[in-house]
Amino acid sequence: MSDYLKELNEVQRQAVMHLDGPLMVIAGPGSGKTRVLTYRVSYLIDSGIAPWEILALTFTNKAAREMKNRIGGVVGSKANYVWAGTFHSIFARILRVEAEKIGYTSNFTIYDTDDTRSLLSEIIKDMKLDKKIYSVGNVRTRISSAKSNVISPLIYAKSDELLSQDQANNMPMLYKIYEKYVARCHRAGAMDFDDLLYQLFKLLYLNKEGVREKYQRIFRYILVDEFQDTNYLQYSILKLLVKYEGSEENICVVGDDAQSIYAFRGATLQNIFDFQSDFNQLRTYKLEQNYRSTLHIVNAANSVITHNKKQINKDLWTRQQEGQKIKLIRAMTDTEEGRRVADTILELKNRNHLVNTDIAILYRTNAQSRIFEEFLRRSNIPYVVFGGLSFYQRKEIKDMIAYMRLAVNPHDDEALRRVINYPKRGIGQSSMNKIINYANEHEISFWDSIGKVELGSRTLNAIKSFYQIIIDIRRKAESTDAYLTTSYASKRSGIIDHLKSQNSIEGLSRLENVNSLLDGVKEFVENDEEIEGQIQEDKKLATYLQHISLLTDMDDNKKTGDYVSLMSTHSAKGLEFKAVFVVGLEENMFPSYLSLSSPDQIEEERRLFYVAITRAEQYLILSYCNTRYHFGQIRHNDPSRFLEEISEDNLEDFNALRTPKNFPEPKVLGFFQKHPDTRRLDLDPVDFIASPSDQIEVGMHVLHMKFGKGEVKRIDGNRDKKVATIYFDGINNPEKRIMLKFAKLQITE
DNA sequence: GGGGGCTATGGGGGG
DNA sequence: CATAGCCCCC
Repeated sequence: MSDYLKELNEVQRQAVMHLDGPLMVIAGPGSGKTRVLTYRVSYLIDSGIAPWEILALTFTNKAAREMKNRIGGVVGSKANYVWAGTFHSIFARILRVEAEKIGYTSNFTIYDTDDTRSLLSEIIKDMKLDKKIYSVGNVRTRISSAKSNVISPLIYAKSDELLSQDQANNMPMLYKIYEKYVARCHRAGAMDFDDLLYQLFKLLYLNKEGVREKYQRIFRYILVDEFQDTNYLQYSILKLLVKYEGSEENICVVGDDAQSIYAFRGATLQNIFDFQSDFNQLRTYKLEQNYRSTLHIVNAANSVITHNKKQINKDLWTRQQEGQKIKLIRAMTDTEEGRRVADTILELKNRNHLVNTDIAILYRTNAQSRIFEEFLRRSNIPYVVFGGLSFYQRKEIKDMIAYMRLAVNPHDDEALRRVINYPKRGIGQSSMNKIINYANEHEISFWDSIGKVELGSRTLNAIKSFYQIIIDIRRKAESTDAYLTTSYASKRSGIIDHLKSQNSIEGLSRLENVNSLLDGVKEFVENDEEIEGQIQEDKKLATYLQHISLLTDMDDNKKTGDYVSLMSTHSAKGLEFKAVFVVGLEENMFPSYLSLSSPDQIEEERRLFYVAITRAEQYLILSYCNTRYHFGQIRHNDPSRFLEEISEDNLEDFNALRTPKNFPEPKVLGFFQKHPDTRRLDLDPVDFIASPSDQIEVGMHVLHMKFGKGEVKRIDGNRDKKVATIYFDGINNPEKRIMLKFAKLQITE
């Protein structure tokens, strides 16, 4: 027997060595699920199955990366040829190759949530619908959910059930918005996140040129991680790949119904039940031994989850020692909660010799991170917040990427909308509206429309220069690699100059971010970075864009070093820490107030709590407060119902040991508040006589009603378009750019 | 065309 | 409380 098989327990080994036919592994938290998955892939390869015949799907890049690394550890470089990656990235890769078969081209853009929102908002406006009723968020969710259930606009429009639901929600036109949205995405050569699944389904279902059989042949063995989080669409795709005449049905799904926490994006446990009936030859393995957590933690987790009615019977057990009891922090206010969590972290580090990376703070919503950040800073504890704005969501980075997206696919309407007038080149909203209207009338992209729509000569010149910028970047992209193209784009677009000209700290930090983007692209080009298990020979821009559009904040590999991790309970899934704080355990927070009205949603919140506490290996600390600021008001909440579901035997009442009086209020209050520039230099209007603007020249000293005394540093533009750069000392951000045509300035010398 | 300031609105989890 | 959208002024 190979060495790695000896590392497994009996059930794990059976699951790993089950070669042919369908199997389902129900794996409790900490039961060695990843080990089973990776060893199974290794075992398949050792048994003579070619690595490129194996498809292993995960939900996060992190999980995929870990799996690949661990397979690599067992079978070496062969691991690189396994199709291992997220549903989205693997499917995107297939779609690039097969795009023509579903009416796309291989250079299609991936629209992120912001792109989707901005497009929907335009459609809603264009249809003259009330945007309070048709809120972009609701509409987007509805459309996303339709796609996740394999409902095309056509089917949607014919479904009495969906139409009457929309009628009841006062949104009868939703089907029409959906139809327009799909048409607009197609016109722009764009797919949103749901499309990466939906279009792949379409591709396989339509089976043009036998493309379905092609992939059925390629993927002889399929493995799916976190199966409980798949939606109907994902399961439908899996069935198209493995359920066919003469199929060996080599599919292995791994999951845990108790950890299903993504119903809000369409995940359904029905898939687990359907799987059992869809595959007659199915063997099921249950991994119930927990290797991660101490007995107190395992007992607490078991006790909590029994309060759910809907679950597959499973008994999590451990051979680990009792360990420390679970601590409970009861705080009066959210501030006190933050302080005591920070203090407890210091204590854990001192008494139990934990390092920062051993520790995580988990909260229900990302907005809760702020207070903990504040107190960690005061205590000099380094930390990283995951799940906030990712690097690629920063404004300056999105601007850069928009130029590159346009170079790859000029019909990308959302990228064009974003940068046609950034940096400012005089193409304002009214011109843009003309472009949009023309494009919609003729059912062409904005790009095709800008050359045809009638505009004033000045705007036309601006558009010509924009057009040329894109063409130039495009040429560069065709002839060279992603790094040189990006570098060129940063200059040619005018973004670098624009940021430099801002002369502010903010502009400087944006400039730095653009530079880190360039570093990142350089790394991408130079390293033989593995993407989705394959070494990428293609260093072109299009490949790079696809790569980054599917990254999340959890994939930021620059976040290294010794820090405490702060993240939402959702992001924590699949991770483990020696010490875990689950904070904000109050009714209305955790469980969320949005879930209180539905028993099903409460059960999902409970599973989420179950996920949270099972992240802990040795120390679990739960905390809540009586009052907190929420939605700008002080609110009182009762302690979370989930706390009562833990047996007292596993709990240590932390409150008895620590009373608030040991923690005097810090003296520096409001230290982290921003200091807005509230000063105003209003002059007495009587003394002020504006000089004619055509008399103003470089070097003159002038007076401004609001900004006070200033010196004219520069004048750009001609005639009506003259813009003066004036340095007003005595105010924050002293450099102002003022349009002379409108400015009221008095020449003083 | 651009920017500042005011008002209204919504407020969860993620690829 | 944060942000988006709007209006008004320059």
